[in-house]
Amino acid sequence: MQKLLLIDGNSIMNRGYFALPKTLTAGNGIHTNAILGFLNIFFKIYEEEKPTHIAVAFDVHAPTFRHKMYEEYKGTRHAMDDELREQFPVIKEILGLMGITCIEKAGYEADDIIGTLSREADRMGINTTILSGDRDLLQLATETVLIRIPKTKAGKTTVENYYPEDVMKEYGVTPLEFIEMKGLMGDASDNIPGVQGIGPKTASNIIQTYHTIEAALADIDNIKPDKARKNLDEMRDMALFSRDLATIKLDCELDKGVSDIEVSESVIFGTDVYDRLNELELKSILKRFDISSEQEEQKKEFSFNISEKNYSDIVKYIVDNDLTEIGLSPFIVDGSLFGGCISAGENIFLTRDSGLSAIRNDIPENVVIDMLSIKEYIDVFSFAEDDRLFDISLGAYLLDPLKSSYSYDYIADKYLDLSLTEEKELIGKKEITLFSIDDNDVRKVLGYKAYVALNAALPVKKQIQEKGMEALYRDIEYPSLFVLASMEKAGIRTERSILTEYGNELDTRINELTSEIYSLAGEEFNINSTKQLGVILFEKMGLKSPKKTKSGYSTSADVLLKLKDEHAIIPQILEYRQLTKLKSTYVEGLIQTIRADGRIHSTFNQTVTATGRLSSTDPNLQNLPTRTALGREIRKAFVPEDGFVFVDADYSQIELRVMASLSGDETLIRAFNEAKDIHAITASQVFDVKVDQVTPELRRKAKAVNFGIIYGISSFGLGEDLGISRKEASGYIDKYFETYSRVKEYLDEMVEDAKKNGYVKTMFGRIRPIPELNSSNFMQRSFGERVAMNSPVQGTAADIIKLAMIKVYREIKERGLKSRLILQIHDELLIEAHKDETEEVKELLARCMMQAADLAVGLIVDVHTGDSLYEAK
DNA sequence: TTAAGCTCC
DNA sequence: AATCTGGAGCTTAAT
Repeated sequence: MQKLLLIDGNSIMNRGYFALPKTLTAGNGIHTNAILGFLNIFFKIYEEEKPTHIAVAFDVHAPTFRHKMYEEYKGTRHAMDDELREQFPVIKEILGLMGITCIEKAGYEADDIIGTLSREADRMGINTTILSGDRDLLQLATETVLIRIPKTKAGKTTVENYYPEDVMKEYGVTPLEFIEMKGLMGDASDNIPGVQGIGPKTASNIIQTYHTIEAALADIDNIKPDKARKNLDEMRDMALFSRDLATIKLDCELDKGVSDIEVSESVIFGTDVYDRLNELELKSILKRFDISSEQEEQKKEFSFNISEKNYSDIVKYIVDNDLTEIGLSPFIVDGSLFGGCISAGENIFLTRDSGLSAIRNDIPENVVIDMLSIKEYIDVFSFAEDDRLFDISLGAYLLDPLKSSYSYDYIADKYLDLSLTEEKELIGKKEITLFSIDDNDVRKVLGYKAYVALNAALPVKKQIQEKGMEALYRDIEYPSLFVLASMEKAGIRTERSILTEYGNELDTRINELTSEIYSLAGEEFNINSTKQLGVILFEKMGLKSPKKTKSGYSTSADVLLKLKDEHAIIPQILEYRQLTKLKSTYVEGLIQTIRADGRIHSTFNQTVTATGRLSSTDPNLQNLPTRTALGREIRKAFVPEDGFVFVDADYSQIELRVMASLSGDETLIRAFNEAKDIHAITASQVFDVKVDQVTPELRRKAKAVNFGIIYGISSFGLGEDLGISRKEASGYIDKYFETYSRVKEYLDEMVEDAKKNGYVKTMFGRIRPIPELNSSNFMQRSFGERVAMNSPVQGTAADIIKLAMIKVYREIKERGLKSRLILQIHDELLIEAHKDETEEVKELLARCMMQAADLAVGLIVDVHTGDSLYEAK
């Protein structure tokens, strides 16, 4: 079947030009971003539709004369960038090579050419797809003409499709009425003036009622609102003229017709096209060509012999050969060790002797043991901090913290260029047990692990040194591992009865809410289902949905909050959400994780975050509710052991203090050194009032700005946050940067650095790569810039608290105290302190935290004690 | 498994 | 032309 594709060349090139970075150039310096953008969307649509006929229409940029009134507005059209203009001849050349017709004609716009061809195709019984970034073309939609408009959303290109019914759905008017609407509302980007004071909403209302401008004018006295009526009445000619401007011609005289623009797949994907794209270095497009000459590089296959040996003979071998380094891969089942593989020089030995657990004592002290994820094995090997160990996973994390796992496969691939058939593929679901060790495939996997542990250690250590992260590894990351292991082992006592009792109270209220919501909605539905809830709220109950998600209406809390006065059901839903969250995540979730010792032992992950922070899982104890009174109740279930008390300490504004210090901004530093309330003093400086004149409202705004600055916020985001206009928010940010000008410079420097190096660093040398800065996607790149501003601050704060934890841990150990560190929540540490040691621990904890780092501003710590987590904050 | 929503710093 | 606050984890519904 024949099928026509018509492309609005200017609009698609334009879109590519703005969406992709200008840094995209071919070797000879010519910009290629618009070309790349054009071709990407072209091939996407081509693959989807497989059109038999294609034409690309371009505007002619010579002066065009359409109407004398037009001349008056033409002046506002801005000149095209040179970097974009130079790409037009090239794309036309490429299209020529592809055998695709480009059409441009003086006196006609691309729209007119497209309109004309689409109608010709219709007469020929051929279906048409029109590809454009411009909504003007929606007027061309018919049952046989589909308008497709590419959109970039969340970094992904999606295409919106419009048949007449879709236009109707979105604008409430038919495609032809869409022209009438344009006549009223105008279109700034197309220099169509329209009628002042009539926007999309009013225009849509009027046209939905009258269908044409003439009909509206005939009943002018009944047009609402007043302003629209008055302006429309005074600007009748302008409305009609604007409509003419907006009307796409369907009767252009063209040199070519539909039958002249047939294409051939083999020409589109021809070798000369390939060669030209190759010259332009548009590699990503070449992948679509079968011609691709690149060969998959082959990884070395790994094979070796593994021998089983008595544990004592392995130890003897290490000693006799004066080895200084071995790789160790333990076999653990149900938490206990039953053997392991050791790579010793060229050899790999397997032993099933659990005596291996004493290996640190059995081999000479100077022999370094290389392992992955040491924290998981501390107990079975009774490792101590000063044992000679090297943790390859931690090293690999420091070198590239963005990876999702630091497993053997990842390490082997990255540091040894070695790829064993994936573990899963090789041994499938076979468990590594005492018995399965005799299976050859299992042995191969085990040997491979020990091999990787030994052989990856060298390159990892070397790279850590090269990147200046030796001290970071030695003084922060490695010691942290032992602190975390001890925290995990200690756990936190949790009273099941308090949780269940609390859960019952929640249930009572949840049941009430459920029936109230059903009754307000007039039917029963699953309140937890956003999809069902969306239908109920926005279709059945007719509330206006202010925001949409990919798959429907947004029902998030911030959306519902805006609607809370619209209907009584909204506050009920919000409360329902809060309560069910508490019940399922915090009551039921936590109860399941209480171990036989009555304590919850969370896992503190050290290689998860991009910035160096810790994370907590199974369960996450770093997000226990604290904001609302009801949620905070959960914390009553966390209590110290009998005879103990909680001592909790948190840093005051650590990230802002870090930013003050890193930027060296004297005003901000002085603010911290002089004032207790940084948000108030910021308000006073930014809004230019005396400190004692700062209203709670001003303080709130300053606080939002303070946080926003750290996160790399935009005026839009801040405006949203504070419920003010973008312009106003932008004013606050400007004032902030005027007040703290070094902060502005510092943040700019970080973005510059990141662009230059591809990463940013914390005060202690921790690296955060930012690959997004090279993305072809605007949104991704903007994200990269925000990350560049935030990561050094967040990461330095993370480094500091790790240093504090290490100090605290060591000092408790040195003094032989019974107290122990049990939780870290980013800027907060919790110690379960023996009652006899309370005062000592309070002093110790505060001091270690304050002295963890030497900043240009003091580190302030607030200490609390209590008989539950609830009381200790 | 993913998306949406909520919890925390 | 399109977007708009950094870093996490857990639960539910829907696919």
